[in-house]
Amino acid sequence: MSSKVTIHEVARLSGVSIKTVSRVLNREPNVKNDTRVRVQEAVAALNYRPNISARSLAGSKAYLIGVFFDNPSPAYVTDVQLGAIARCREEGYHLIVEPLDSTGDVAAQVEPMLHTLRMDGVILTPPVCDNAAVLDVLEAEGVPYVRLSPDQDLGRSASVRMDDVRAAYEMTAHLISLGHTDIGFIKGHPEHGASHLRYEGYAAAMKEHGHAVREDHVEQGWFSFRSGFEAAERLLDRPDRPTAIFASNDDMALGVMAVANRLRLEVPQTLSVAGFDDTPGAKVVWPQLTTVRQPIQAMAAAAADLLLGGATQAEGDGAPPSRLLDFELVVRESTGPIG
Amino acid sequence: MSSKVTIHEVARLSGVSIKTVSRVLNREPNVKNDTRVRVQEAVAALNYRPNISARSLAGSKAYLIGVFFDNPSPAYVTDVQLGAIARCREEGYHLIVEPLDSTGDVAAQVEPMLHTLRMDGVILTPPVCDNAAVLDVLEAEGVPYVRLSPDQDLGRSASVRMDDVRAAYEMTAHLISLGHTDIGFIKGHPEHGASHLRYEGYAAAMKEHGHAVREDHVEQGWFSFRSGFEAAERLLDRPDRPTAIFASNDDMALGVMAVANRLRLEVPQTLSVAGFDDTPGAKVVWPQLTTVRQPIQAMAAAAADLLLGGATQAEGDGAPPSRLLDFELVVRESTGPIG
DNA sequence: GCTCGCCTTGACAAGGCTGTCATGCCTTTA
DNA sequence: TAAAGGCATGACAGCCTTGTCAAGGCGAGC
Repeated sequence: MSSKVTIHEVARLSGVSIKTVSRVLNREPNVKNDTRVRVQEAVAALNYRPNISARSLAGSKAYLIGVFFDNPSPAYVTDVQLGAIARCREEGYHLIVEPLDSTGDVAAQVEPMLHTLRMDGVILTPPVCDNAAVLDVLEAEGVPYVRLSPDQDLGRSASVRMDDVRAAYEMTAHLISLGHTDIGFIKGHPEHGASHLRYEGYAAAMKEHGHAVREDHVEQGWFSFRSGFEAAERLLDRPDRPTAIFASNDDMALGVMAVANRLRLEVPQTLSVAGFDDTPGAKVVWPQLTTVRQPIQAMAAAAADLLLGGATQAEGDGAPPSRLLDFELVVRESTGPIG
Repeated sequence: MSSKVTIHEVARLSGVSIKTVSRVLNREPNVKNDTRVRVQEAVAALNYRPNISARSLAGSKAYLIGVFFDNPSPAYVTDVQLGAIARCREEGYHLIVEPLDSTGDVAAQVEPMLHTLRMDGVILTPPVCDNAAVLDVLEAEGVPYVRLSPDQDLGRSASVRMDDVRAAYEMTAHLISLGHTDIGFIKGHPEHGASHLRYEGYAAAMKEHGHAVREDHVEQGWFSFRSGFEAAERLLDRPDRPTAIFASNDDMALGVMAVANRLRLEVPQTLSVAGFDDTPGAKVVWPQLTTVRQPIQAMAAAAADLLLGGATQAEGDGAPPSRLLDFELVVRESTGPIG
């Protein structure tokens, strides 16, 4: 029960007023170094921690950052949390998670949260980050927010993204460098912005290396295992099948692997398979999947950083800040030279 | 900017004192029904939401439930959050997530959190739930907590669990009912309580159905894909291999599937494979994995329920409350009759 | 030596809500 | 009819911090 040490005790022990203690705590200027040290010692001696409720009631900060999420993969969500907390802890902020039910009226769910808890900022993950109604509520409530990998309205708010086009380009180039020329592609969910970008990168790489993008080697998928499985069946169960397949995400790539297994196509000797995202599943197949790692934790940390730095508003040039992070090509065993 | 509606406005509009509004908000007794309705209407009309900081500063509740987690799978963590929030929302509670760094001094990380934010309760997931130092801190700070699937010291606190023994028993019985008698088993991480329980259930089922547990058909694993893969290699690469393998979790079962693929053993015609946990990966293989679904969301909801109901303390009989939830056998395509 | 202005510090109010205690009224009991 | 008790409500203090503003101390410049 070491509880209930208040700022008053600290003030008493260090022989200053509570206001001065507050100053030291908040790293405000105009405190003599001598005094500062004395206060810090008292804080340490009493094991004092300021009470967040009182702080946020009195001041403007709530020391809470919200993470809103909808639906994406658990691995993604967890990584976002880990990345965000890493940055938040440094400044004494806490993370409050708000899973949203995307089948209902998301904006209506968001409004009460913002109202009761005055969060200092919110991190929005896809696909909530593209829900205009939610953005409206956030703006109406005056809560700063950063979007992770937004798809629409890029200029509307601060955001953190990865270069999907370039990543897809490099993955395709990797396959080409292994000697592949007939590279099948499985597109992602048409409503996700990343889908278009990834296809764009693939097409650009093919073209630049002088290979045609064969329409019958490009299939539509929906980011699900099953859709990858079905697309792969169409792609592979025929004589002029591609020698490599690049799926827009790992789940679909796993679907491709499953079909390859069924058709007794050796991976990677007969068929190379590449995915995108580096989900845990990518390592849980044999052979392990070559894929693109999105630096999710780093992206979330960057988002938290923007929020904590108060840098979410448009700057002089009119554009809200946007950070572009590097991806990483993860070459494992599912891709290899032909033969 | 619909912000800043306070209890005073509500009081004014409904013609009562702020205290009465407070009573209505908190469902306290001794409010005339007439008055209650009038206040509720004013609340609705003004779209009023009490400010959590003020509430927790003034009262004893913080309206925050913590979820501490360490390391387990993202799917697990996310499910816990979803389950807990479902119950918490009903009562206006929010979820605060605290990933812990298990490589460091976990208790030292927990203490400051508890100190600044006075959470009303904490949900502990494995393996933090078995960290005695953390439990000590929680108790010292007087914060109620519920452990999910704890392994040690079961009587120490309230907990929510699943019957691992019975689930493993039933899965084994399922395999036996398909005609299998030589059923291999891959144990889980020896430091996880569930490992022992699952093995126990397997062994009991074998014995009760008159089948011997062959020591050379039981392998040690560590809950990882790789350990499952390696265990499966030892189990399958020999003439007297089992006709079915029951792995203590899905990741290891996926390892078994990978080996089966490599050895060209048809699943389930030549080899049945069963897992445990029903992770997302179970559906992302072909054929899909037969497994046991742990009702994680329901367990987390039950934990939140105990916390919100204040029922975490030992009752008259001396034992803290413990809830045992039902699992579900999920039979998919990876198990079938010998043939 | 005096004024000005900066640095350092403190007193006090405010923030929105709940807990405590007091009040008035109505119903029950003797 | 008077006393007692229960219910419905309100006044006010207090929760712990930060923001505002004022005050005192001290060195610089005249």
